[in-house]
Amino acid sequence: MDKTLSEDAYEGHLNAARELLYDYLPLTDEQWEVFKQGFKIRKYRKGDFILNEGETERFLSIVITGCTRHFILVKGEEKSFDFSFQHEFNCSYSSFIQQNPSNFYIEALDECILASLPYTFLEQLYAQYPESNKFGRTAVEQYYIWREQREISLLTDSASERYEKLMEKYPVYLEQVPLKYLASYLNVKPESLSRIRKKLMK
Amino acid sequence: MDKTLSEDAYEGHLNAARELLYDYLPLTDEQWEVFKQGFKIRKYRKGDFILNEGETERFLSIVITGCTRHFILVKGEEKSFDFSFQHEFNCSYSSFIQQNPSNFYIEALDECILASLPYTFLEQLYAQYPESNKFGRTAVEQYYIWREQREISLLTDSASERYEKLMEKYPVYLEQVPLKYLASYLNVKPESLSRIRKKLMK
DNA sequence: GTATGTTCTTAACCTAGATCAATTTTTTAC
DNA sequence: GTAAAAAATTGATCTAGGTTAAGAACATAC
Repeated sequence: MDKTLSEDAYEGHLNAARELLYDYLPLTDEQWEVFKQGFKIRKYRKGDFILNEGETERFLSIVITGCTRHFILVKGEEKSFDFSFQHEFNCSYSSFIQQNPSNFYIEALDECILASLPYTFLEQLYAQYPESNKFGRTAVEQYYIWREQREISLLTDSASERYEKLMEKYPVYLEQVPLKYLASYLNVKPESLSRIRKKLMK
Repeated sequence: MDKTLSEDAYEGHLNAARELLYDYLPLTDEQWEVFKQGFKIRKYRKGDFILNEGETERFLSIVITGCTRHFILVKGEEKSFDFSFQHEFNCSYSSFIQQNPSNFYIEALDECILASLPYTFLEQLYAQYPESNKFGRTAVEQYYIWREQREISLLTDSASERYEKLMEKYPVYLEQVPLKYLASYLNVKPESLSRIRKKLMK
């Protein structure tokens, strides 16, 4: 346990994690007591790398506070393709699933506290309680749906439409993510995003 | 059972299905005898719609023969975003997962035979044998990885690079999919794909 | 506070791929 | 087989967004 956290804050963080998990895996109090032993609380400072390219993702985490950026480095250029905000999952899924080196980086965009479930813990859980595979299944199902919608948006919307829809549905992106990363997420250059924003102000 | 299929052909199709399933869910002969009762064999002719927009996907299918095209209709334009070939899964996943109306169409590009597992069958299977959630989990995990790679390619490669990589890694696309659908899959117009192909021939 | 380095914006120009239109090739229907 | 329809190609032109370069607005460090 991280000694920089008070006992109370620590419990609070775990309770937040339990709440997020609830949709995937409702647990009785007794079950939770066992389950929460699995969590590792991890703290990062702004700009820290939570995961590097080439590293294997060992944790399926829940963002307790802060937010993270997921990006890939291709031909010398960073492409941000995902962010995780408070009370969302954070994970380099394909690396985690396959337990092979990640193609992606994950960076803390702010001071970040993560509640992390180690792969080995989940592995044991699946083996010991087969019904807990349902947790893994529904979690990745939800993430799958997210990716599919994003792909459709990249295929069918103009940059300007993507920006407008994001503003409307998830304004938290605007509040927490620097524009240069947001531009990358929308698959345009910062200069273009700037022009899009200017046009929309009129 | 489809009476247009001989008893032998029918068994052959199911064995092919078993083989594909094996990676996700290895079954003993006895287990398989139970499991295969769940399959429904469905036949389609070229151009038939296997699933319409607005319909809920009731089946997780395996393509025994033929191939299918998955597309979305946006602003009057078809966008092909996936194909299923022989011995691959075929499903409108997000509709299947959520059991809500599909945003997509699935069309038979050829004469098609599918071995289909009804949602209700899988539901019962998960309930009765909790460990079978592992099947659902790993299947959607594999599909997730596929979608992620495609997204990265859409973000980082030029149309020409996408075409070249597809040619190299999955030439079956070239052999089985009309160029106009392939163009859409690569996110360019047929005219542009034509020019890309011409350039590469030199 | 001021200095230094980022981030964001603006403007001028450029390019990959879209659009429009016409022609050739292939497929389908009879 | 032949006619009609659909798919693929080619050329001319257009445009959303990229590139380059400069300045303005914020941050961060001291």
